[in-house]
Amino acid sequence: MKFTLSHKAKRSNARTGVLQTAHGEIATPIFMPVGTVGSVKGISSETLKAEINAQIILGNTYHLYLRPGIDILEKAGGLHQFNNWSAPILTDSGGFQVFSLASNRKIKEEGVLFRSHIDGSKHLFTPERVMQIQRSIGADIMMGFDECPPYPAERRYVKASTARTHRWLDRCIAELKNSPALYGYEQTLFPIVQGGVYNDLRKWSAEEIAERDCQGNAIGGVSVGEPPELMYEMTDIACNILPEDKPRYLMGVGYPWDILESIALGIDMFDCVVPTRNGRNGMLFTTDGIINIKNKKWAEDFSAIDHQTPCTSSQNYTKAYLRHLFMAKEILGMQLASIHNLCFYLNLVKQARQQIQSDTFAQWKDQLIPKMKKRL
RNA sequence: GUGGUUGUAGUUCAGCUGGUUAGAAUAUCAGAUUGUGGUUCUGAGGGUCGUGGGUUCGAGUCCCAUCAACCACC
Repeated sequence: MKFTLSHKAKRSNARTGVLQTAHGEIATPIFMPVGTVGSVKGISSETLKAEINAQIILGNTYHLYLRPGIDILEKAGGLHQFNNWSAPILTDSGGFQVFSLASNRKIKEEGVLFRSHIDGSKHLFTPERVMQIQRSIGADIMMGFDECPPYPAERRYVKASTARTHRWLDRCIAELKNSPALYGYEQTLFPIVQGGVYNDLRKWSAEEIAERDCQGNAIGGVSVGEPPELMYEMTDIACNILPEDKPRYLMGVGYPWDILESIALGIDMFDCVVPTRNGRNGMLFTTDGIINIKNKKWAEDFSAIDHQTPCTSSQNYTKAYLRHLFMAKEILGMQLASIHNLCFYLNLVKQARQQIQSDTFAQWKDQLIPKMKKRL
């Protein structure tokens, strides 16, 4: 994997770059659609590529391990073959599930004992096992196995948890060296900065992570319920320490304005369930603001979903029709809303790249954000 | 025409031998959602109990009439 910075903004830490992987190049900053179980819910790989112009998607180690299972993924020849996605894939390690499935797991030094949310069976996830699973999945970018502490959490707990995440990282790195790539192409490990919302712990974690000198770095443990200002503050601390010549990935973020603000802090990669999950529930992001398509006011609005988002779903279907689909609970409604939101996100980061290149990013961002936050 | 059954929220229905402010589901309206267990979660509005009389301290509930729908028989 190779990362090349192409332009640095003058009035912020924003930058553009190109990330080269075994499955193709990614222009950064980039947003990565989330396909937890190997599918971006409701959207085919063809649509993701041709209409949405997605360059890389996510999978989830924990979810794919439980279903369909590692043996099937290996027999398929890896996730790229299995789900017909030939561009890059990044897999989350399952660390977030330590947080989101908190009632179903027990954390130990060795690893995390999960109870399957599907059938209640017990599974021990160790750093080593998580690396092996991500090898089997065939992810281009594999995430280190971490613990994502909740918010709020006591300093003492976050400190111990973060130290354990660092120890787990060393085990991930060692395991990666010992295990060959199954499918003949390079797979890269990204470690994850933790530290909760404590400035000194964040700084310490970022320094620890930077020292490991991996090919890219991630910031985790944010967007777990903390106020946005704290999220930006933690992101800023980490960005100032993580090496400039390596891609920085802010995990689980965010709303469109979060993405622009974080780009300004020096983030290159994002993933978030918001465009798809909220889209399935009728929330649309547009250039003019936020639409709840289920609201009655759209019933007779025969204008396009969003003229300014350059995708056929946004331009060829009306708000009134989309509302009808939602009220009738038609599958197509969730699909169109998801496609539109992802197009909006991918177009947003594309515009951000252009604005950075032309040194107009900061003012563009500041005038766009209030517009995007408005509720229509 | 005769006999019977049923009329309660937009809809489908609960509501005991009469007893505080008539409930549920669903629909409607509106919020929420940040490394996805989820077509999810939260909240709000919505009723002259078919209509009109009567009995009673008190009627969705009992009585009479009437209207409507359905069923059976002429």
